[in-house]
Amino acid sequence: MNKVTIKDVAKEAGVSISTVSNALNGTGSLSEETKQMVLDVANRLNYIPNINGRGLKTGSSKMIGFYTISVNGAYFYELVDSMYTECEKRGFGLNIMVTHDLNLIASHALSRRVDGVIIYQEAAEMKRVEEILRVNEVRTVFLDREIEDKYIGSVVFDSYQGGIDATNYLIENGHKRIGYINGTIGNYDCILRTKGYKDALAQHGLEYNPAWTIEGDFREAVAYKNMTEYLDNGGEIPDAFFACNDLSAIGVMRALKEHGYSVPEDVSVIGIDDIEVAKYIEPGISTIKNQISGQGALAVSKVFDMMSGENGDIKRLPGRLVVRNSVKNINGTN
Amino acid sequence: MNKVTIKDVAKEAGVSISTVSNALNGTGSLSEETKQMVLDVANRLNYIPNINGRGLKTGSSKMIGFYTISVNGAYFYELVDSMYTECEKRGFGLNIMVTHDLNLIASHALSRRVDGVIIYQEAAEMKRVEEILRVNEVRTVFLDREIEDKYIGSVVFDSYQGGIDATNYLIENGHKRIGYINGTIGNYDCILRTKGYKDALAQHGLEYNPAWTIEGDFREAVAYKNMTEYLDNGGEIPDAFFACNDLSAIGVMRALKEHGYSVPEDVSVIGIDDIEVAKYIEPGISTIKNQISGQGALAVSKVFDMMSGENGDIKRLPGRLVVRNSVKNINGTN
DNA sequence: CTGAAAGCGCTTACAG
DNA sequence: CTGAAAGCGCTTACAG
Repeated sequence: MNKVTIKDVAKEAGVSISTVSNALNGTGSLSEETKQMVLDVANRLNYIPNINGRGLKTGSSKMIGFYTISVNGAYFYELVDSMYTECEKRGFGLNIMVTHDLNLIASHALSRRVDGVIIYQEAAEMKRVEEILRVNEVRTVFLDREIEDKYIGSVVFDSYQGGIDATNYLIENGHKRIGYINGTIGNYDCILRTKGYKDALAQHGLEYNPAWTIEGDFREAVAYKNMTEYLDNGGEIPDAFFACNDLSAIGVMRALKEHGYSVPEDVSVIGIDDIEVAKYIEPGISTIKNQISGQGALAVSKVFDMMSGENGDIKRLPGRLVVRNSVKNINGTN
Repeated sequence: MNKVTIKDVAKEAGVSISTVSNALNGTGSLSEETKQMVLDVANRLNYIPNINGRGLKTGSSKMIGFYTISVNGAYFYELVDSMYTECEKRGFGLNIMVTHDLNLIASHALSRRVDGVIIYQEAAEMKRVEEILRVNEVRTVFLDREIEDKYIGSVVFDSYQGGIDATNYLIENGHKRIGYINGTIGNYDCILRTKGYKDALAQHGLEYNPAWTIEGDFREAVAYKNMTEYLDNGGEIPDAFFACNDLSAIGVMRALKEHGYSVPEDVSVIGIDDIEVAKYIEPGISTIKNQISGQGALAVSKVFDMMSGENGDIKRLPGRLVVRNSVKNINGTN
């Protein structure tokens, strides 16, 4: 390492390292002259401060950390973009760590490499880290689970309500026999959407028929494959399908089309998310918009609020119905 | 800060801090007994090492840093995903910093918060940082410009060849009057694609007609707006358009359709990128695929190669023609 | 207005 | 096998 340190700058400038430090940080009371001279030398030597040395003393980094691993493609950019915008407003940077190493989260936060933490990890072993963050009063927002503590909060999409809304929209349009494309079993959002679907049916006195549920895992290819098998095996076609997410909706629509069914003429389909392709595909997919950028922005601002002393809480963001052409109104048709 | 430090662990365990450090890192020669005892205490106290303290001494973090600001939506995830996979193979993590603060790059690298650096910043003031990275032998790969030095390299999409290939594909399909949708003026990729377009025309003795160039900036809405104006003003429709990127292709196709032109029956369109919607939209867009994930993976592996002593170089990744339905073969038609 | 000194939390020869 | 001590690069009272 031929790195130039504060010591080198001090020697070259003929002053003490305290003076260099003060000049660099605009602290202390230096003559304008000395300060400018030191700054010039630092610049000439291409001096770059070692942030580890600094961090050891100051304990703040003006950085928010986002720790993630399993982020669905299209979401990722929107999340990051909205978070960054929100951080920048406050003069903070955004540090995204893509890693499975949960210890890193605690380690970064406790070493004050980040002043606040946002987490999107579907890891079960999160408990220990959570406890450490809690004890150390690290301001933390979870995006993938609901927790509430003094300085820990959650900002999540209201998947239960999303399931209700999607199903209700089909019902309003006259559909009675409503099937379902499942997501990954055990997944938090999936569980809630499924519950919303069933509850909406029950509230309207409609039949929940397990035979009309097709398994999936949020991926287009899997939804396509399973729907193809379903049709090949002579599966019954209900009035409509509610797909756990848009990608699955796209998959089943492709399978239906290949088997000669027209959407929405023969069967309606609704999704959740409103991914970009939902509006480009033919027919455009009606869906419940998952407002990712709102989630990102809110998560960041909640972290800042907690840094100012506010308590943690759970925020459930409502989806918004986006009507396109994949659902047919069949009221009065039969 | 009620943080527990190595000192607390030492006191609680009744040993010296050296012993704790050695136990934690598996260094030195401790009795299995002491080691286990210390580990237990550390665990019980929820001890998390301060990585600033460590970093100050060791000078390695097993992290690759990706510094970016202007990343186009769909790309971002693919880039990050491929980079992460490549890092993980080597037991490294990926640290993404979204920031305008170029000094942070140098500062992270010189403080060894990251062992290697990948940069995607379209900033002009990059020069000074570049110089610092060079002098300090920081292994660096640029994704948005071509540089070659001992430990600095580039991995870029071959935009010039992309422009040639797209134009040639139109020519092979019998098109002679070929228009162009421009990207952001001054943009590196845009300049090269434009040059490829013109050179391909020249090589085939075809006319380059500036009247057939429509301005743009890579965004769909802008391409749509400009093409709409072009058509409203009675602009001439050539045989085909080569759009600087897929989003622009989508924009012009929408404008053309609204004005009663059918793609590819009345006019052909080709893009560059192969974004996800290119295959979902109607008609599917023929395009030159920009292999983002290859770029991410190659960038990371080049950083590692340079860490093993290899020199920097410039890699230009070729695109790949993806044929869909937006280009009509009109050979022998006239 | 400037500098000597202590200390942030860790690691690493080295002595015992 | 274990511990005392120096030092990584910085900041921050405090003395002068």
